[in-house]
Parts: sequence; C-alpha cells; structure tokens
Amino acid sequence: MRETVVPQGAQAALRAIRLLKLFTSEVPELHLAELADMSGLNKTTTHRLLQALLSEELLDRNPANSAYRLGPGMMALGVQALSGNQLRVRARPLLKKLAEETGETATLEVPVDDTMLILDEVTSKHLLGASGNVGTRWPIHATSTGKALIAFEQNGPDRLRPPLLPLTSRTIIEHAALQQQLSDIRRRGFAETVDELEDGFSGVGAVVRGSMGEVLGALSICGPSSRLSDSRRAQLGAALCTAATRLQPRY
Amino acid sequence: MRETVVPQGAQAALRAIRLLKLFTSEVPELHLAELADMSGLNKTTTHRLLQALLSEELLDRNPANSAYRLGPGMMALGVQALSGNQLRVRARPLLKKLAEETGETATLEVPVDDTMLILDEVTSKHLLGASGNVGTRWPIHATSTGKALIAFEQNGPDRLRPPLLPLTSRTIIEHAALQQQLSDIRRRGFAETVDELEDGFSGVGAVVRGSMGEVLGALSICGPSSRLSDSRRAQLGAALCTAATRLQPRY
DNA sequence: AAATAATATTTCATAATATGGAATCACAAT
DNA sequence: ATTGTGATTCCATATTATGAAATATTATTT
Repeated sequence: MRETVVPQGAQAALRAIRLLKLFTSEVPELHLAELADMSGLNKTTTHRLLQALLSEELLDRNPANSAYRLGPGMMALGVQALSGNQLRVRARPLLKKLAEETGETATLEVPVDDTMLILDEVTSKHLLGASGNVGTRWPIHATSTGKALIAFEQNGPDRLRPPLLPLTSRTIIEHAALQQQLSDIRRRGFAETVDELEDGFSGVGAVVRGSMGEVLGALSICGPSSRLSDSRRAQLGAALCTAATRLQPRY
Repeated sequence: MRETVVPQGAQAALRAIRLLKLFTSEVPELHLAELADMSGLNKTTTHRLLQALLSEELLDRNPANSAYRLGPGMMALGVQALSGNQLRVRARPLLKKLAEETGETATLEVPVDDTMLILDEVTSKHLLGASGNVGTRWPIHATSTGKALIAFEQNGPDRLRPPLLPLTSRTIIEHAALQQQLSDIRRRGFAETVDELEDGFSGVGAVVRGSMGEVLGALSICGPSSRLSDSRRAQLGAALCTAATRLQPRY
C-alpha cells in the first residue's frame, strides 16, 4: 500500500529512485542536465546519484550519445517483480474468458503512483491490433480501473496529482465531480469511463482484492463507446465484479 | 557498462538498491530481520531504507505475512526498461530463424552483475515445454553467453565473484582454466559450454555489439549434449557469429 | 584549425543527513 | 498473564551528502 508519509533519513535513496522514475516509455533516454533540471537537484548531486545507479546497472549509457537509460539491472528486477506477481498468473484465464464472452478487451492493471499500469491484456476479436498495451501506463483519473482503485483503496484519493490532465473534453478533472463519482462507484461496486481517456473509447473497471481484503489492482473491460451503452456497461460491470470476486483468494 | 569503482557520496542510495537486489525469483518475499542479516546493515537502517522503497512502491508488503516483496513501481520500471531495449525487438526474428534452422533453442541474454538474464527465448520443436526461461538468471561463468560476454566485454572478468559455484562436475571454477578458455573464445569468436550449467546440456554463445562496438549482450543456441557434438557446436558457433553481426547496427 | 559553447566530471569545506544503540510497541505463542 | 519474536520509533552525533566552483571533455561555430 502506498505510504503518504515521506520517510526521513533516506533522502539520498529517495532522490535516486525519483531519478529512475524520470525515464518513461515516451522519454527513454536523458542527459545529465535534463535530469538535474527535471528533478530539481543540483547538477553535482544528480551526477553522483546517476553514477551510483550506473554502478549497479539500474541505469546504462548509450555510447552513441552518452545518454542515460534504464539498464539490465532494472530489467532483471522488473521481470522478477512481474513473475512474483501471482495475481497476473491467476488472472490470465479469467481475462480470456471475459474477452471471449463479451467480445471486448479485458485488462488487468495495478496502480503505480498516479497511473495505472497494464499488467495483462486480452483483446477481443473485433479490434485487430488493439493488443500491445501491456506495460503501458495511463492517468489514474481517466481510466475505469483507476477510478475504481481510488474509490476503494485506503487513501486512494491521495494518488491524485492536481491539476488533473484533461485528455478529452469529457475527462473529469474537477475535484468535486470526481468525488461525486467515487461515491457512485462505491455504491455500484464498479467504475466507468465514457470518452474520458480517449474519444470514442469507454470501459468499466472493478478492483481485485487480496486475501485480507486489501486492494491489489483492477480488472477492466473496454471497447468503442458505440458498443458500450449504459445498459451494456451495467451488464459488463456486473460480470466484472463476479470475476474480481473469483480472483480473490479465500481463507 | 558496469563500473568497477564504487561511487562516493551515495551510500544510502546504493544500500537501498542492494536491498532491492536481495529479492529474487527463488526468494520473492523477505522480512526485516532477514534483510538486515543478508545486507549486513543495522536493523534500523534497513527498516528506514525499506520505508523509502515502500513509499515509492518499488517494494510492497504482503498483508498476509507482512513480508516485503518487489512492488508495482518495480514492475513499471522493469517493463519500461524491457520495452526500451531495442535489441530485444530486433533480435526476435533472428532468434526464430536460428531455432528453426538448427532445431535447437535460441536465446538472447544480457549481463546483470555476475549473471546472465534471459531476455528472450525461442524453443526448438524437440523439447516440449522447454520454454519459460525468459526472465531467469544464470551464473555467468557456467553459460556460453556468459563466457562470451566475459571474454569480449571490457573489464568482463571483473564480473566474476570467486568462489565460483560448481553446478556440475564439469563446471569450470578454476581461475586459470577459465582464463585459458577466454583466450580460446577470443580467438574462435564464440564460447561453448558442455555440461557446465547442467548435466546433459550444452550451448554456444556469441556476443552482440552496439553501433560503437560495445558489448550489449549475447545470443546462444543450446540443447542436449547428445546432439551438440564438437563439430555441431562449431557449426552453430559460426551461425551464431553471423547472426550476431547482422544484429549490430551499422553506421 | 582555432575559438567558443555546451555538457560532463571532479574537488573540498561543512551543513545536513544517515546512522545505530536503546527503548518501545505490536503480535503470536505458551 | 508472561515470554519471545519481530517491527517501529527516538535521538545524539559521526559520517556522509551536498553544492558552488573549478576543471575536463566534447560538440559546434567561425
């Protein structure tokens, strides 16, 4: 569970971690000056932390342009984190079943900071080439999984980072409107997005819990808004809640 | 490229990173006392660093037993590192071709500390269920890819961590014997292992270079020792070097 | 080729932080 | 209730991290 209190006594470690987080799929390579600027750290401090990350191979340098990028040590840890995630393994059959039964795309996602990371995705037959989103991250406030997560996770709303980015004209970025939605989500048991992430794209999302009831991540079913009417989304939401319940370990 | 000099002025960051590296596929969950013992750090220091890693979601806690484990932040970074790795994408068609033409298993691997991490693997038709090694790590001295890597990478031998672990009776763990092999490998252009990682399992490995000639990782073809005779291995080695050369970007 | 600009790396005094022993808290087992 | 085990917090100070400035390296311009 995400801690909202910043720990004391490990500032250097936190700074190093935050440098790592500056590398994204969109911006995979960065130079020292860029990193110092983006992190707000003094150039020397930045350089020194980068050297530490290099020495442990969490970062690597592209010899062609000397830019820093995530390295093999990061790959190893990432793969380990993924393979240690039991949820992903157990969810796969359910995702397939959901996709087949609904004819839409089903995903499993986990929260990372103020985003949702797609851990697994099974595409429907309708959208060819719609696959390939595994590993991508999307703003938490604009996804059905994200909204479900915020609604049900303890301190969930603390993940939001105002000002919220409007991705479409329908994206909900007002605090009050979102809070209202969270109440609805809690009552209903699942969340919805309609043209909020992308025009013409809608989805429903429901949280998945662990054995102690803690929120682990979320499942979604999504597709073109033209196919996801109000009544259809209600149907899908119910199916999703059933699936999510089946995923929860029992004791 | 791995730095052999330990950076000054980032001790706390390094300590945090080394805590992360204690989590493996074999031991995915650990408690505070175990981590303190394994890292040699004072328990308080360990605890504080763990709190930092938790707050950034690189670690997570299993509520069922309070054990620490790698978290979603780690998954996100790992996925980003993998998707940013152009080599993996470009190597895939070649791996398929190699596996088809040889009837054996082909892998792409990168070095992480004193191990080789399998980034991609295409299995032959002979061994059913031999797939699934992606993300696994193997001792660098006992794999053909690892030996090729050590032979050709600048400061490659610095990766070795004596005492070397004997995995089979044939594993080469003597420094002098290994150095002799490195000379042979450099002359030949590829490396071989015969029953060194596992009894009845052999392979050949050749390094892959980047645009500036730097060593990025290695390709291997491997299978049952009964099929990989001396002459066969020479053949495979030659094919591998050709493939590796094709993978290198040109300018 | 030389000069200039941009970027990266190193130095060093000291302010700030990280450290760890000890105390306290929380939980499980008896 | 007591005991044992593991986790968390407190606080004085030793140690480290910090950052301004200097230096080195590389790229770009003239």
